[in-house]
Amino acid sequence: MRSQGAGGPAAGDWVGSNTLLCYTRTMITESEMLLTAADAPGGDSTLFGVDETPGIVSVLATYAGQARVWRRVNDGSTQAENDAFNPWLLVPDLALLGDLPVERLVPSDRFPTLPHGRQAGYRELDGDGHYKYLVLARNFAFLERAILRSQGRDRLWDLRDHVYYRPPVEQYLVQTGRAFYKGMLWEDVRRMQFDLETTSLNPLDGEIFMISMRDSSGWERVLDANEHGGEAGLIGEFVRLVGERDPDVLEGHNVFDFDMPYLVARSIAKEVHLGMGRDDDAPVESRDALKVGARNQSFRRHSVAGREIIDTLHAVKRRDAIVHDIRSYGLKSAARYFGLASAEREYVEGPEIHRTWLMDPERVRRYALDDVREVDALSGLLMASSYALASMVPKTYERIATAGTGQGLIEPMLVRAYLWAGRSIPRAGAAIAEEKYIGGYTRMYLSGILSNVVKADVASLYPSIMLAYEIAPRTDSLRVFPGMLQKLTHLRLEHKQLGRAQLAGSAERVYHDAMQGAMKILINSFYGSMGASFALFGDIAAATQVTQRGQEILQQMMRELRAKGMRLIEADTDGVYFTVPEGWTFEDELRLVAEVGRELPEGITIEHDGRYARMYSYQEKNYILQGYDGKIKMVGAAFKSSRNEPYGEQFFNEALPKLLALDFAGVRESFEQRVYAIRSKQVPVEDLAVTVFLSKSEEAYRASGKKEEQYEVLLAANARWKPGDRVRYYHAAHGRHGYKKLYEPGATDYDAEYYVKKLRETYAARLCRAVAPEDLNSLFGEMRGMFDRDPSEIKPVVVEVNPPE
DNA sequence: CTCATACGGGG
DNA sequence: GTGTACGTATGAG
Repeated sequence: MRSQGAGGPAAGDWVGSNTLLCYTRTMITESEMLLTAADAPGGDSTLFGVDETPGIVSVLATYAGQARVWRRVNDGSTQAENDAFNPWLLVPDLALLGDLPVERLVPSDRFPTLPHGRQAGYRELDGDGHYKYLVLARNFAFLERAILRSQGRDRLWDLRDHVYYRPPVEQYLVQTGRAFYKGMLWEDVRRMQFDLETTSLNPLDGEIFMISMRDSSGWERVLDANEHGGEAGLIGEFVRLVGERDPDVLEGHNVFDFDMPYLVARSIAKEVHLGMGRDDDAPVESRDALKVGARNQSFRRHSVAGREIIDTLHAVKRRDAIVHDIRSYGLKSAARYFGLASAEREYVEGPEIHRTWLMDPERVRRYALDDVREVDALSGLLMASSYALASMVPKTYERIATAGTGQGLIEPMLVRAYLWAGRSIPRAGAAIAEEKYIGGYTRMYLSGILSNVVKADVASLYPSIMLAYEIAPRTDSLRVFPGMLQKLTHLRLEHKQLGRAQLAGSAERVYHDAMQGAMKILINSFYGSMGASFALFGDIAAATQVTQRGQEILQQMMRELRAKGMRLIEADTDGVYFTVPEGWTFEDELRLVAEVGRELPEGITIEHDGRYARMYSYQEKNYILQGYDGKIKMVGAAFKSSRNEPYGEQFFNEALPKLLALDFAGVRESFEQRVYAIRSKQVPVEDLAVTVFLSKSEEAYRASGKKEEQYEVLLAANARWKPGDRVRYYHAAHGRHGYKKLYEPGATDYDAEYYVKKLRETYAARLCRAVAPEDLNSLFGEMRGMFDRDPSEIKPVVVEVNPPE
């Protein structure tokens, strides 16, 4: 472990691990206090918290004010320390506490603490924010009970405009000013990847027969049930190795929805203690929400004491919310997408894994090991910025990995800064005006196939506007918002430079890259925290001011581009795709972008963000790009059907390069070949069948009185099932309409016409914007009529779908 | 046409 | 956050 930054107080600087942290710093004046919180020169306490205790790798805290902190210490071991803190909450009025005796606490420059022997106390906060009182107690339950009793309510949630509080771990981190991973490089964090191989997807009728494990030190192991006296011994050995390798982080792909629940279910069935935690405790399940872009997905989190659990599936989904071109979130396809799959990677189809193990266990061992290696690689690529965020935001690493940006990251940091400055905090929605919220500007101008395409965008559009025009929530009385934004922008540049000076792949380079990535995330999060009506520092008017400026800047950029003869294809919030004249070089494009940039307001910079040989513009936010290296990128949901039968995807892969090369005869040929392959039954039924999840039991389904395809298929086949099973079936030919039939390997009685129709109407139809409607029949028609052009003579069309204003 | 329902990912 | 998403596909009526 290396130490970064100047030596602040280390663990030894505070006394008593069972009392509250008592620093021996001298008092400073009120004005210096504001400086400390909002503008600390060099100290950056608003970004990192005031406490620099190094090596924290996990924290557990309870509403009863007990914290358990796991720290990496100098000899490389990990120590658990018990700590006590005072759970706290914020209220606008002490009357909410009813008859609970609370004592006024002496003001100090630190987060207040309860004097010895007191049950509850408060500190009055400065300024005219809504939450004027910070109330502390030995036990959160004292406060909760007193408030609910005086207000006649059942849940604190019902009083959310009157009581503000955070989960216990965050209360602890805010109160102590601590954060994770101080002084630790990414490589100092011990990450363990694991993956189960099971006989079925459902732990009720399946077993674990293999577990692959590896950790960030390069250690690797594959456990086989046969070598450990069966499943119980296998799980036992897994648990033993987790304890022995003692990782800080457990990682897996879809761990929360597969590996963890499966392990829990099997360990219960086999009566094995699943002591995966650092206190030998079993995983605990809770409901949580994964933030993906602006949306929430609910999931069942599993947690163990002393270790963080990370799901790389979540990380991949969150990345796709930014890039929109990840075809599938599965481990194998994500690894290929990011270029992380090795050439020697072993592949085994899911349903084949168990059978393969029986005949060729070595192959499954290789496969399982490749899985955890890919999880490690994905984590290295996608999680390092969250690790760096964890050293700034008062939250656990595993929660940062699923948190949103505004309320998830910025709000806890602002609350920490305000409370440490003794400042009152606004209420959610305090600055929400009646006016309508305006979003970013999006418009598609041209559809069809275009050549010589360039994407230019404004670098950090919204944060640049906030800095250039000094826009912040009006409720931010401490001006922490612009202060943090400025500091982050500055520090990010510094980390970028420091990183570039390091050897590629070195631990220091990874560290600086992670820091700059984390800072980029924070910088881009400030806008979001203003735009949310339910965020403490939300200010719709300020957010609207930002987007309005953003629209103006984008419009100005587009005017300049058009004035220079460029054709606009599509604009989205902070960037625009356009065509440049045939024969232009990269340098010509850079020059153009620089020229346009000079016309834009001070503080706004535009960047060349990509160049493409061809673009097929289909719908707003849905397009296909082909690089000068021939590589194809499909962006948007329109090219990603949820029931992607393999044959449709294969058609896309074959026909799209031809389409972009304007080889319409080739497109026709691909289509005809695929139609022929379907009709002559050369397409294997695996490529046509769908697999459907069964959630209802046979009784529940019969009782529902409704008809659902997947259950009807099973009933017709006289098959039994349980909730959690999957059924695979296809559309079989029978009379005029055909019917759904249970999948059998090698079946050829599928309804060819059904699949031909689908190929035409759901896959081929996505290519329609490339040609005139009257040419569609010669591309994908059943037979060419006498008026239809020969496909080789089709001319591509570009349609102006919106006039540029 | 509209309405209802299910998918994603893991073996 | 107790905000079970979202956009898409399919079949029934």
